[in-house]
Amino acid sequence: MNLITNLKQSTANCLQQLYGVTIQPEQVLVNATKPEFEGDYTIVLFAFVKQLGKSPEVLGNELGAAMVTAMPGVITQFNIVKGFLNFSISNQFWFDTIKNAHADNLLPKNNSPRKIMVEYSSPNTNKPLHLGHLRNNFLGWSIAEILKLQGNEVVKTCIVNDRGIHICKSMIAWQLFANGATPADTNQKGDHFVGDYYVKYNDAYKAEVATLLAGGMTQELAEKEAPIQKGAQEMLLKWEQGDAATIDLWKRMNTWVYGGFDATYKKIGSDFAKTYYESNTYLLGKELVEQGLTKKVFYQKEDGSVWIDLTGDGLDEKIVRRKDGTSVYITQDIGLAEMKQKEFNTDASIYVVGDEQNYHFKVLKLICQKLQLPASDGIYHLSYGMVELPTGKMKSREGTVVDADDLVAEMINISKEKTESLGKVSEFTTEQLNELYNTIGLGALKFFLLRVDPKKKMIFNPEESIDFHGFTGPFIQYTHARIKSILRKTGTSIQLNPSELLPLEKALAIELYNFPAVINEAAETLDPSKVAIYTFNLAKLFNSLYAELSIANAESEDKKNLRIQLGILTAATLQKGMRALGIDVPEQM
RNA sequence: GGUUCGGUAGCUCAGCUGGAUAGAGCGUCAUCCUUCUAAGAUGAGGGUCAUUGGUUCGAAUCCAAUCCGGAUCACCA
Repeated sequence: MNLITNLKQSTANCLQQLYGVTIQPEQVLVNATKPEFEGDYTIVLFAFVKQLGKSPEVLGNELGAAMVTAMPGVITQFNIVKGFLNFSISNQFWFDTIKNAHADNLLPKNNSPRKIMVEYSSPNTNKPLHLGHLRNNFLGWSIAEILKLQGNEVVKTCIVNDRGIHICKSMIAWQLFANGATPADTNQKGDHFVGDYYVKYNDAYKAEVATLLAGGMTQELAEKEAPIQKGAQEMLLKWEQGDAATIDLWKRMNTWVYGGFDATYKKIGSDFAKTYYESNTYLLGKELVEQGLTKKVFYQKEDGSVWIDLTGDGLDEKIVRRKDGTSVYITQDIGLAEMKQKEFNTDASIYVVGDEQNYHFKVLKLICQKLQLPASDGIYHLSYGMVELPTGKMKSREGTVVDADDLVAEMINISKEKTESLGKVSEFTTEQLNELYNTIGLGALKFFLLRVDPKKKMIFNPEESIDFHGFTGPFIQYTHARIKSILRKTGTSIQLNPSELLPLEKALAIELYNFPAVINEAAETLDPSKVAIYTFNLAKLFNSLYAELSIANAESEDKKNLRIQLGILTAATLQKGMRALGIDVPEQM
């Protein structure tokens, strides 16, 4: 059992024996003791002081004595400061913890693993990926890894929004302006190529509206009447009617985009067990709407449109099918939910989608529950905040977007420059060097996006490049490489004999001991930043120890072996923690 | 306007199931490479935890109100 759980349980037991009161172990507050006081763990007595009508001093002494007896060999002594009961944990306990830990067995034990789907990325096929997609991809990947480390089975999926008016805008602009050019002709990545036509569409649209306005038309009418806009709408209609030429063009342009996406996914390390396409899910969604009508979950208005009344759940009425019979956004998602569940039969389904869609997912879950689709209760929207620029929100139409490919390339380039200027890996081959630049550059970027609470929006300033010092990916990668460098020199076959732990050694042991609890917490809250913070603190502790104490030239053989073991465990924990963030750690850098 | 998320150091963020003197990184200043990788370590400085009131032995944390900012409330996706 975990030490903290144990302390809580024992406290509850002791209070029961001493005073005959029943206290739930969870009610006991156990904290790490502040450094300025003696002890390792602290129990806060105030709550019990009140309940039992005893002074903190008396209660603390009685409880402390009972706890020492209850946990022999673990608690050695206690002291009381105001209402805080501080326990000292025995040197032997921490020594045994270090000795018995194995690098390949640091993870939490899971007695009830689940099968969980994580859907993430969800790109549109009319423009390339940007910084917001990167946060989404890294979050999705990391959540999947964390859940796996916790012992669950994870299925990663992706839904591609490959149909709709936005796609038609790129298509019509291509028809008008491209003269049949292809990405190969312009030597461009396919997604960027198509994205350029989306921008061209908007430029042309603006120009047309301006012309119409100059001709005396009202703003509203001009926006409706712009020829290119009408063209896009006609194209959408043709697409839905299955017009062969339109479908051909659509397929052709989508193929270009997918080529570009695949290259980006490969570069940043994203993959999916299954990719779904909206063009395949919307029909099933319509079918489910039909079923919902029979089940009276939905109702039809006079004009033929289909709705659900969610006012009883504190929400509004929501349309699920237009009067012309075409599907809306949510229709497709209902179909997708059913399709995914049929195929993978998961216990829970996590959607990694931006917080601008909170309302949509609230509605989606409710509809699925009311339709009684299987596992609807397991639908969970992991809602993350937008990435904003200092000037505000990124807008692809206005060109204020940080492009994913550009940013990744820039990060890799910076890591190359830094590595070269430090000159520590001169013996690397070109291939090894390129791999290292990738590892460090992506490590910096992923860590930067994952180290903050997913729920919160974050600010990215393109003027200030992402750091490589301090609370960053490279700092942790560097610490790992440093440890590995030592271990290459000292070797790792060691015999551990008990010795008195120095404060830094003990602090590191305690931190290492906390790792499984951190993974569990991150998995329960779906929050990779918990892991990022933990790995940073662990690396920092090790670096302090490294600066203060020698490992290879320790004061005794026992100390040397102890610190080698701490090094082995720290390196392994850093490696696992970083893997939970989708970041590799190099052996040397 | 309804709903919802947020406001903590110059900047970017932790801390929020109430507990001891509110923490980190960056930036600033100072110190440390003849000794295991200086992408490092050590220290200094920097705070009205948006405001006001309440609950409590104790509030950055809980409650209420107010102010400021974001998202959303589409027959867009």
